[in-house]
Amino acid sequence: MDINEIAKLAGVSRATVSRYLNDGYVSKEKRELIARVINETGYVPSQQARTLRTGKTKLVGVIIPKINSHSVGRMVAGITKVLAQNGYQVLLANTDNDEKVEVDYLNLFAERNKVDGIILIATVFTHAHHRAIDSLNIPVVILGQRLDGHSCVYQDDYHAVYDLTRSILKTSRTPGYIGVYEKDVAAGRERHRAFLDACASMDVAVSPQAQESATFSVDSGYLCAEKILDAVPDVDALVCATDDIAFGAMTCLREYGKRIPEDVQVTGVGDSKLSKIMTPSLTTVHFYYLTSGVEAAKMLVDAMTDDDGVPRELRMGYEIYARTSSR
Amino acid sequence: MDINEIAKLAGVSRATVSRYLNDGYVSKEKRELIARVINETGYVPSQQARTLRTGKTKLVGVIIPKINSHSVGRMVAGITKVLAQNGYQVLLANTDNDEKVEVDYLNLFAERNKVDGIILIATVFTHAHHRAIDSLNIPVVILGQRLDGHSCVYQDDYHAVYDLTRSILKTSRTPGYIGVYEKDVAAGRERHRAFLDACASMDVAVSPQAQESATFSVDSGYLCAEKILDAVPDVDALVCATDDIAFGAMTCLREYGKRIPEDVQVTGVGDSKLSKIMTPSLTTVHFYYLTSGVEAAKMLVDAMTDDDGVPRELRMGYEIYARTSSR
DNA sequence: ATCAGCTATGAGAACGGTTCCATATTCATG
DNA sequence: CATGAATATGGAACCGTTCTCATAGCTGAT
Repeated sequence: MDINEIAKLAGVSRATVSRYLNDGYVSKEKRELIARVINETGYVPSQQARTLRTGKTKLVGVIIPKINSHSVGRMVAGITKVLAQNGYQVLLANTDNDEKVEVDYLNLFAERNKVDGIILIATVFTHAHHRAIDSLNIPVVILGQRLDGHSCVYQDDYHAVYDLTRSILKTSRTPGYIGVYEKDVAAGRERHRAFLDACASMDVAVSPQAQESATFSVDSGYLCAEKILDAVPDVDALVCATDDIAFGAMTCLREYGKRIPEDVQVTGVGDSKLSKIMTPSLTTVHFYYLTSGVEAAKMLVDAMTDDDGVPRELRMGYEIYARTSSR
Repeated sequence: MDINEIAKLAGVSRATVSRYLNDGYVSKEKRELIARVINETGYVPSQQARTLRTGKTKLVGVIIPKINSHSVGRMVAGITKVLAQNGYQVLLANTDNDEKVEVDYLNLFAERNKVDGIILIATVFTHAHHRAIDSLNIPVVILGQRLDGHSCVYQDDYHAVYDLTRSILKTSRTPGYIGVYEKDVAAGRERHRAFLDACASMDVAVSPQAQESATFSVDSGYLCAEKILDAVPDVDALVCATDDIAFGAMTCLREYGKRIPEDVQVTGVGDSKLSKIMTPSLTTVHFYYLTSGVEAAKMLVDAMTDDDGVPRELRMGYEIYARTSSR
């Protein structure tokens, strides 16, 4: 059941059927004729033949660091929704936080035009990343990080943590900070910078011993909290770069006999499902992950349909959820 | 840079280059000649042209109910790993728990052979599902549910909950159960049946009022626990079909002044990240989700390479993690 | 009446591979 | 020495579209 068959049944040439399916320039009579035949036969054009001819695959590559993550899950949900609406399918590439694999996929997708566009949910940028992204000949949207010269959608990490820290400082004067490595600009550097700026803005000095760097895990949050408690026993607040780190810190504080929030306030970032359920529930930042996925996908669809080559930047809003781990 | 170019540079016909890329039947000299040219030029055959001719897309459709889920995330991680190793890419279809969308994708994937195979992470089977699956002309592997006549990989929900319940009954005599709808055979019917069988095996009677049906959410776990507490105030254990339900139940129990596990033991299923962190930590069942994804993918790859049409069934093992929400 | 410009259509060449078929060469075998 | 397999190779058809180009009919202006 191919286009020739349809053409024969409708008594027209296959060029006309093709035009019917695409542009137009088909007289009303023929149009109706073809429509009826297609309807009767249930004909669906072969995407593969189309792809070979046009070079368009109707596929979008989505590169993610870790599928099993609250934020990534939400983003991908938003992405798939929008792309499906626009007739695109999602080719998923899970890199398991391996930077090398990330670059590999970037190249794999670009090579031979396997996909029409790429959404990269980013954490860090190495030289290899820059090279790979720059040499791409298809549109790409970076999600979760800002990257000069490229379209991107990202969270307002700085202002979120800035606001959060300032609200904490209303009742705390000896805050500590547990962050993640600064290679991750959004979650690492920006959040840390925001914390320090907020402290400075309220004339609160923070000793280096009250600042630790964790990985993204609960356990490392525990260990970092322990270090800070040992070095700065009178710490009365812990601003954490992620919810998971905050959970680890809370467990540690409890074991040190500290009451939350009476003795030590704790905050996270991300509004994970867990944060609402914990006791005490965690004061945290809610980011619009799903919406950011939606916006990134829209941005990519626009770029794929008519690429003016102009990069756009979209910074998402946020909300601070004050719960019972702060006062 | 196409196959003609390579053929010209190597001084052979493009048929020979094609053979070099696929079967063989190329003399050693030509083989080396072609190899060198390909190496120098960095030529990569067009998958699209290949697809048009052979009908093989090297794509696998993975249909998932909800990307933002611990178990699904782990399964997909396992799937992508194996498929990538075998040269396949994953086309992700997120259905957001919409049965209709699930069937739509099943048909979409099958129609026009967009993919070489399908992995369906299943929750329920409607008539439409059966019809769609049966009319598939490509291999399919069901993950998470058993389906007669089709290859599938699934968790041993029955024995897991059976064992778990019996261990609870060592110290409880008035257990309650909070499940999910029985349309979901694995998580709904099997787990419930296991609970009842385990109770019967230890001569424990369970009143209907001590059994409630929740959705998969924390909140509904709370509500169901409340109902049971009202109807059966002396309930001394709550076996829950999922971890999330158990979290909701725990919150409710606390608000009713019940101590966990002294007054009421609580168990979940799934070993979510949360379950380890909660206080008290949750006694639950650990399923090998990642491995089940790996196995499903292997099964599918086998079926795609040489389909003998014989369906296989793989039931995964499990482990019970006894934590502090039980005694 | 002629010609430019528009609409509508079909023929046929791509797109970039795979694969069937024919043919040529080599080599062992009766 | 003739025959038949096995090994290597090239020619050409084919997969199912899109798209350029040529052409034909029609309208309205000069």
